[in-house]
Amino acid sequence: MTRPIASAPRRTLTLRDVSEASGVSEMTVSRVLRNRGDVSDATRERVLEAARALGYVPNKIAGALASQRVNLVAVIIPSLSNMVFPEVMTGVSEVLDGTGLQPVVGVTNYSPKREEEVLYEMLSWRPSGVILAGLEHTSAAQAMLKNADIPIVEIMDVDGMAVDSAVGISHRRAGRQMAEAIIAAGYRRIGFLGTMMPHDHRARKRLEGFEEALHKAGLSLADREFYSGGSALLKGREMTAAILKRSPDLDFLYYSNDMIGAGGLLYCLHEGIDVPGKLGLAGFNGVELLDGLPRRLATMDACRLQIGRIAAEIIAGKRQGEVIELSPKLEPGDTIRQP
Amino acid sequence: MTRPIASAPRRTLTLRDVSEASGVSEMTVSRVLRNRGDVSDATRERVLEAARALGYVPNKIAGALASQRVNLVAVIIPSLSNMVFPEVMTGVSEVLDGTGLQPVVGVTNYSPKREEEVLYEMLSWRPSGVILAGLEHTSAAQAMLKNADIPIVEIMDVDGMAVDSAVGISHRRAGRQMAEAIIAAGYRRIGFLGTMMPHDHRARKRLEGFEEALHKAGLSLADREFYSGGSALLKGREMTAAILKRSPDLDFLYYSNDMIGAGGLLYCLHEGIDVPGKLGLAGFNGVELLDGLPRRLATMDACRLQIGRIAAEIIAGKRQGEVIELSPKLEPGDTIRQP
DNA sequence: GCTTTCGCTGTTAGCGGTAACATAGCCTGT
DNA sequence: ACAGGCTATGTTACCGCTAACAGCGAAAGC
Repeated sequence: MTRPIASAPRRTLTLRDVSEASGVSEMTVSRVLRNRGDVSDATRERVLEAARALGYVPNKIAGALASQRVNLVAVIIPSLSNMVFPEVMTGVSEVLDGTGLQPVVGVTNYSPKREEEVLYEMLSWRPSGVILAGLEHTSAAQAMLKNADIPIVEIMDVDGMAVDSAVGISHRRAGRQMAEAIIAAGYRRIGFLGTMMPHDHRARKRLEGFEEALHKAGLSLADREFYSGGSALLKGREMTAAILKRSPDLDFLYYSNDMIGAGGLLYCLHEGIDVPGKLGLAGFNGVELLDGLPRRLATMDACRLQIGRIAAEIIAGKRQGEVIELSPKLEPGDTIRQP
Repeated sequence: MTRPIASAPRRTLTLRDVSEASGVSEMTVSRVLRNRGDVSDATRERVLEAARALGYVPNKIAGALASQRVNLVAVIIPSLSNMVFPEVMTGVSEVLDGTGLQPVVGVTNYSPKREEEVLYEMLSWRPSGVILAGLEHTSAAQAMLKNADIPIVEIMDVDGMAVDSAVGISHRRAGRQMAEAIIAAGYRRIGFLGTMMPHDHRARKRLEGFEEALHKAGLSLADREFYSGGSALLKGREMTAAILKRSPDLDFLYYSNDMIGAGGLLYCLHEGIDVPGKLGLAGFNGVELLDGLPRRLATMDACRLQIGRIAAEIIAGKRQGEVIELSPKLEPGDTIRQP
């Protein structure tokens, strides 16, 4: 089958076509199609029938321009491929579904410049609201957000200044809490394994909080290992091998995310290392994948679903905005020994 | 910080504001901002400066209406959370990035009705093209696609009739090939584990192709097990336990996707089952995650990245359309014994 | 010197809808 | 019987931008 057969060299259909086909004014057609205002049942039927027969699809561009209303919500996130943002999206969609609002996703690949571009592009469509990850943006992006005059929700993080509303957890606190739990369990020679991405501020803040708590207890990180790119599971495995080779006396490994943590866990089990007796492990995010592992990795749920839901509720006007801090739950699993 | 401080109860900025601020006509401003037509360097500078100072963001709604051109490409996919579509998106974005075109993602959750709604919504924004997964759609959706008069690319699958262009693999053939490889390796008591989703046509076609090849060899599926929802990795583990308990004499397990296959693999390794000697395993998709497993699961790469790239090239007009069938590569890994 | 060309800028008329108001019947109460 | 109020529909004037064309001064051609 080929494209424009052009059996009829038709222009694209407009309200006028439907109005002519059904013998009423364009305005009446418009009313019928939007379910707005009183229209008699007879007319409504006639119009709907004509629209269906013609295969008319309204032009929202014209509609939005005339009504100054756009049912789009811009959602700007760093990545789709790490299992964390898809779950946020699920929460957003769940809430938006009933409201007539539609999420539109933009991806930045953790690049502030790219974020700025995506934001500009999206704002130029005059969405009804913006949901975007993180509190760190280029100053141009900040300015655009402030000027936009629509609800803005910055998600995932609350450690910093919000432009408007924010929903998330404190990653610094999450890092601290994890460190405290590890120390309480008696571990002392602690290594960190994480990403090298300069713009993953949340991972950075977790590490900062983690080290802060270590210092408070008179400890410090015994070793650290970074990676970028590639299969996170594999990297977790490789990094774990590397750090244990370099520092065989480590008794705990804190991973900046569950995926590399899972890789590390698989490695340790394969090597027959005594987990959590001789070596403890913990990750971050609470991804579903962990349920399927041979042993439950300790982690901290980042409340992703709930963050998505709340952000959407704010945009939809179902809830007051401002900064909302959620409390991540520590899930000790089976890779931290019980104190 | 709160929302509409309304220090100036400003309307949103328009071309007119920029034109007044820079002392030229709106048309000239428009030309400068779009880099279209001749404008003197002096004027260009002045206009850009004014636009920057005001924080002007063009209104694409008005622009699109006037120019009858929209730089959006609708991408409609069943799910974000299964590692397969994010990779397609990567391919799409890669190619579109240079072209001024922008992907807009819609998610259907494998519901044809939802797909129809999402399509309707997206077409009402008059995108420059549509990329959508699969060849099966409601008849209303089919009609809309045919009427849209823009390039349509159906991706992932080529077993069926395309509305316009299609890029993908033959899942039937993929299923057949896998069956042939399994039979060639000497396995005879073969079980299947898969999803129960009624609308995952590609999984269905793989199974059909698989069974067809079995029958041709005088064999048939010895047992089968289905699941829906939940952590795929965990389900893979549970289903494997269940099917092996019910049919302990199986010598091969074919999984409809890599995630449950990985769960099955982990289960078998943990149980000390001789893989691939006593029991062979294979999945489908070629997801990156497999790289991190203790043993390489046999799989078949679904060419996701390439599918995304080619689809985008067709939309961008960089490549002729029509049906393009890619050949998935069998990756035997370490879970099929070598014949 | 006078037309021709060219580079730059302005004017006009929509794009396809919708808000707001206008209007034409018809019913209702008194 | 007639004001007043409904209901169902039509009319008008944009929304903010761009295509197409018009205009104008300066450089170029003869």
